[in-house]
Amino acid sequence: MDAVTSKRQRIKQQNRQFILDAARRVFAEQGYGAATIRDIIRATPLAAGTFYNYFTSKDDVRRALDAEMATTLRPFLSEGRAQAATAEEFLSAFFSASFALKAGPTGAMIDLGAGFEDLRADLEEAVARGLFRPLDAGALAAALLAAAEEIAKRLCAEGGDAAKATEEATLLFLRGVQPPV
Amino acid sequence: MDAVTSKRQRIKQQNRQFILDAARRVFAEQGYGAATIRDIIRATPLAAGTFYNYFTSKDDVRRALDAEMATTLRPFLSEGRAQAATAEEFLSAFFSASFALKAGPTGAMIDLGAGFEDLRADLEEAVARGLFRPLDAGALAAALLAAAEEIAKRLCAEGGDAAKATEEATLLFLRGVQPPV
Amino acid sequence: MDAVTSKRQRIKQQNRQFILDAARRVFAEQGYGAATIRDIIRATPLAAGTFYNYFTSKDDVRRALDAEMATTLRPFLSEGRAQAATAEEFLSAFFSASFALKAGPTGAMIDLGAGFEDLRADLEEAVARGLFRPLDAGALAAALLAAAEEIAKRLCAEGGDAAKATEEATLLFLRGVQPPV
Amino acid sequence: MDAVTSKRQRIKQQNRQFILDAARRVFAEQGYGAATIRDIIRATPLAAGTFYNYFTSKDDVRRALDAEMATTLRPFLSEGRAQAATAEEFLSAFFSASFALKAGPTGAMIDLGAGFEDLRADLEEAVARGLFRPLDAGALAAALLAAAEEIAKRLCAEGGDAAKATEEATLLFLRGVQPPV
DNA sequence: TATGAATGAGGCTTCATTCAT
DNA sequence: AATGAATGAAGCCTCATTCAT
Repeated sequence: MDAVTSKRQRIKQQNRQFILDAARRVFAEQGYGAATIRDIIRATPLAAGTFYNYFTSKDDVRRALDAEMATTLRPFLSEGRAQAATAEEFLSAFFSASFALKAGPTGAMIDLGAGFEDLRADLEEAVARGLFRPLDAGALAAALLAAAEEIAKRLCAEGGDAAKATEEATLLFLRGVQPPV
Repeated sequence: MDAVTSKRQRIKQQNRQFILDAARRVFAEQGYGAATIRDIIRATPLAAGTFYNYFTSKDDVRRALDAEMATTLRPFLSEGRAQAATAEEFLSAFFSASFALKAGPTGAMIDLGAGFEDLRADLEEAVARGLFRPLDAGALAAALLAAAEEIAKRLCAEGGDAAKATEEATLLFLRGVQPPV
Repeated sequence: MDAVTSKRQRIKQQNRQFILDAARRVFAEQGYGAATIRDIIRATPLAAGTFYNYFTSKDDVRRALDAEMATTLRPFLSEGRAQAATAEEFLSAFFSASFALKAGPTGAMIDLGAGFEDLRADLEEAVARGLFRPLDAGALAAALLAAAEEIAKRLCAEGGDAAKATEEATLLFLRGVQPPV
Repeated sequence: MDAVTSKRQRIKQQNRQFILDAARRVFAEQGYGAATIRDIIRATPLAAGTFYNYFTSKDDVRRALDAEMATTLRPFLSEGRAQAATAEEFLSAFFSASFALKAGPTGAMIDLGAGFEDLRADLEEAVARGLFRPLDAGALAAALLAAAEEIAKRLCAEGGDAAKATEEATLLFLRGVQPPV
């Protein structure tokens, strides 16, 4: 009754995950504001009241989703950046990981913005290491994430080539738009 | 009889505008998804039923708002770009206008993304004119708009200097992040 | 549209009364605590949501009922007491009016306790006029009301004679229980 | 095996008491109608389902509480009355015991009315013994209990002196309100 | 026997929409 | 055309009760 993480514990964990998964889908489809708790439980095999055994509100679910994403995705996202020896490697790692995530089956519900703080910290360090010229790490992080999100959206919608998009985006932020002199 | 008619016309126009203004505010405050028609009419001196004399649904209001924005804002946004003689002027005009818009009292509800097509067309022309190196105008437009939106959000939240932000953003997209060799 | 207290006003008044009447019945049958707003509207020809056009909560209805009772019943209850020339007349008027009220069709939902302050004031004046020996008007008012309520309940349940009960109750409070010496 | 059985018995008894005590508190605080079974078990260290091992409904608990009160309180309440040699002693004993009960920590949930039958029987006997003049013992019992309940409520609310209140109430029912001739 | 999660009925409230005035 | 009350569907949440563990 202990060694096996008692059946009840397993079911609880599973139900919680049912709700989180359903919420991710619902939030992605309808947007957080328009989504209702009922929408979430309807996307679940559970009964209405069961929701409240796990979460207290729509916002509570969102917080749990954010936490889950942080735990699951952050390592993956920041992976390549730590070892980057050049700005190009850094940017390439960032866009590559971002596009990969958004291309996955649950990509639509992943908000890259959740990785803002990590990215900003990595950028600051990269600036300190001399990889980037000195600039506002916060603003750059915001710009990078927003650009990645939008370009990824275009990729998904129009079915482009992720590798090529990574390359172009990297180049854009590496050297800008100016024609070579 | 003509005077009366035109007076009625004026009142109709005014009521319609009441609703649009209220909707802008409400959408900005609560987000489109979470906003309700009741919220909108509550932010209006009008009665509940009157809403349906002008619009058929929340979405209908949004469409009207979008159209209004297109009419009002597009000229303002694309203004500086047509005459830009350099990439720097182009970018500077874009960010400057974007930040100005988002800094206004109704900035929160302005979706810069509505100007996507205009921007992309302008970018394509700019590429054709040789101002920019050849690149995917669509992806660049997406990146620019998303970055502008995010940086503007940061500006509003933290109360930075729009001129400086314009300069930095321009530089970022003009030359990228790489340290000078 | 004005001379006739427009039809809408009449309907509003009627609906409000529907709710108040239903609430009186429901509170009387189930007790205030156990009663639900749904019980009230179910005892009404109105739709669920309509309740909230008139009241904001169960408690709000109760307050309205209290106010209504005060307006309607107080004059009736305090009527005979003002002119009472003797303690006997005072008590007789009190019990007679109380039993009459509780015997009526809506008697079960009338809380005599709502007349506490009136009765206490009348008692104080009666004491001042020398009708009663000096005593704590508040305690006496409480005792009289409680006794009237209970005796009335017995009357209704067992179908006794109100006149006789009035006489006995009057005598009880007039001379007490002691056997004549 | 006997020791174990008795231990189980003790625990069962204790859990039952947990529920009864909690119910008393909850009924006192919220009123019987508004109280829920959940409220009761929440005021208990027990789990939800355990309630149904001991009682079948809220009403079942109330019946048990009533029975408990009868067993515990009746002797205390009727104590002084049997030996009363005069009407004054009888009344004084009644009010004194009543006020003492209602002043206790659980006074609010004690319904003196539960002692109605005892009191009526005692009154009938007292009438037979000539302590009281002949009167309707039922009506008098109702009046006394109601008055005691109300005066006790006033005592608790306003923090009066129980001894003095007993004296006054006794005098009220002993000789009535009439001024001495 | 105790536990506590699951269930779905049902209470509370707000909503979009209609329609008589 | 404007009003604002009525409607009932539907969202939110808690409840009584069951039942596998």
